[in-house]
Amino acid sequence: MSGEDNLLRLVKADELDENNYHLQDQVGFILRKAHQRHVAIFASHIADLTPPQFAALAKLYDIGETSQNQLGTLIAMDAATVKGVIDRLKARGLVELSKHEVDKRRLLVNLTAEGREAIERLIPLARTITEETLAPLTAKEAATFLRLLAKLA
Amino acid sequence: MSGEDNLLRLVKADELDENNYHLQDQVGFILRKAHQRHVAIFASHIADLTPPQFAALAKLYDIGETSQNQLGTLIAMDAATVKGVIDRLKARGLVELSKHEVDKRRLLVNLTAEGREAIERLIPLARTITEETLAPLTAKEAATFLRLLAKLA
DNA sequence: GCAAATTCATTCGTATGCAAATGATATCAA
DNA sequence: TTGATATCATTTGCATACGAATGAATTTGC
Repeated sequence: MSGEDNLLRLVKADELDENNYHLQDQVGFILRKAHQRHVAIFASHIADLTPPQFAALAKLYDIGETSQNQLGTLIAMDAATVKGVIDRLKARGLVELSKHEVDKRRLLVNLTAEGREAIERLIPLARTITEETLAPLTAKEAATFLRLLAKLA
Repeated sequence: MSGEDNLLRLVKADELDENNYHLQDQVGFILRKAHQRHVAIFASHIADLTPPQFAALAKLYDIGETSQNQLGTLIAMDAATVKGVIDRLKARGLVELSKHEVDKRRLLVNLTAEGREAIERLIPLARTITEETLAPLTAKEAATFLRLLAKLA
């Protein structure tokens, strides 16, 4: 093959998007942007709590008192991250901490009355946030998307 | 309605998942987990660069020299975030900075020779990362997922 | 029953990510 | 032309996010 033929082949491949790497088509990049958009929508509806903080409260509301570590597992945060989240919720009086009577390694976390009121007040907003996040999709598309996203996560 | 009837109604609603809020079904929570998984896959293949750093290099490789602000727009980072990313790439000699001759507000960013070598070496790995991230899906599912994800992002 | 391995929590360091404030420069409009 | 606006970059503060190291407590394996 001549050099010119080779160049022609490359140009054609470029036109067909076979050779070039396009960041904006990569699943990781789009995933990051979709997540950013969701966080922005969340913040526009719930200004005084972050998504991780909300996740912690919602999970505690769902399952009741649990250890900090177990809570982290349930809301997909490592130990260092969950500690920071719980510290801030504690400082705001939304959760309270106590020592496990039997296993002295464990730090138990539970909602305070104020935390319970907060999460009950916020859950309807969270449903709105989910709706708004999925708004670009039809109901059928949203169902498909959630099914496939769950397989990836 | 009696108290017992009321309780029964609530139990049934719970079974039907109509009344309870399940964090693990919310798009925001699953999106966060999917993103975490992707970042972990990325790190397992490319240990010496983060996804945002890679994005900056890949975009510079694609479009050539541009301003820090413009680069941020293209890779979906705000000004404060892109500054940190570029600072670290500069410290490692992968990009170089210069002042725009005409518009003195602008800071131009470009790949160094080393940066160009790095991104050329890494792009094949990035394709592997994309493949591995999408591995739980069939080819058809992956195509559908990417289409819907792009609509959300 | 005891040493090894595991688990739980904490701390440190590094890297996004964004809001808000600030300063420098450029553009627009009266 | 100049005053109001807008844009570009920086800085600060706060909040995830995670690897690695550490210490305390528990469980396992022999």
